[in-house]
Amino acid sequence: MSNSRFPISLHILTLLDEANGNVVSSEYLAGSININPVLVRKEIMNLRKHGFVGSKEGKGGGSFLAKDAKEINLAEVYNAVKTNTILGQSKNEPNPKCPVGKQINQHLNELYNDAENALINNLSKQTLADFALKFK
Amino acid sequence: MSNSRFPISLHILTLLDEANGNVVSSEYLAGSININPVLVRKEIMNLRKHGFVGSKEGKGGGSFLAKDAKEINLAEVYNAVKTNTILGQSKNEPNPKCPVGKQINQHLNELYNDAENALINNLSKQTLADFALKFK
DNA sequence: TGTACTGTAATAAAAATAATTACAGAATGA
DNA sequence: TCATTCTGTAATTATTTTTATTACAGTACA
Repeated sequence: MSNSRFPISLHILTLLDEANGNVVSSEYLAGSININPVLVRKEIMNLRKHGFVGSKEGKGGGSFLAKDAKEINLAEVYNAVKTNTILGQSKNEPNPKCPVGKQINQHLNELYNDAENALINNLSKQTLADFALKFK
Repeated sequence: MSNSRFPISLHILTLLDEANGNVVSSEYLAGSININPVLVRKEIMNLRKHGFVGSKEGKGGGSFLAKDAKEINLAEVYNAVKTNTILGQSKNEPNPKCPVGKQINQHLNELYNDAENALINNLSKQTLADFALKFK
């Protein structure tokens, strides 16, 4: 994973938690994260799709936590943003004529799933509330 | 991690294990992985630096496993190739004027280290020999 | 001494990521 | 009602990362 979606999402969620139910604009969030507001809004669309946040259009609009921070664990956040496999692309196309190349992707995938489960298991032990507590 | 260094390295090591001590050319390795030979040679330089493989220059040259496959565990391979953090870049520069932005990288790093340890712990349970066995 | 390799640098191409611009539409409130 | 301030979203451009390509010196072999 070499994009910044996980840290960005977690940053957004933390700020929303700090806001204590008040609506926060994408402009403000972008200012704290120091990225483009459009990227924030895209990420919010994704977080919304997963039920973590809600948003309000129009003047005075913005977004807010849609669930209790205790009910959002970091594994769920991870799952909501993950795109690549954890240990690198398996989108390569090894040579099917080679006995190793032919089946390596299958074995890599097993390995990835197993490793990813260990990661997810670890992340699931911490909620957004736990994480946000560090800033208080 | 969105480059392919881990799967490439593991693929190389697996092929070298299959070769049973015989020297294998970067051309052949590249053919099985289906990537450029120069990239293979770079990766081999790295694997060599970490003591996993040896290589021989000149005609009839190539590379070979420098350790018993049972003595190479996948966590070591992971450590040898990792560049990014596991959960995405923390190279961003959040706004230091924001109380959250100011300290989030520190907390993200703790989170990353913890999560990465879980991953490494999982990978360390499997050796190259275990992995290569799947192809036999 | 030609051939087949590695090692390595330099460059170019491709792909992924992020920023920017633009604007329609929603909610607010003066 | 109408200017203002937001979101939602598409389209485009810029930047960064990753990979491929080209080139060639040096090494070992036969």
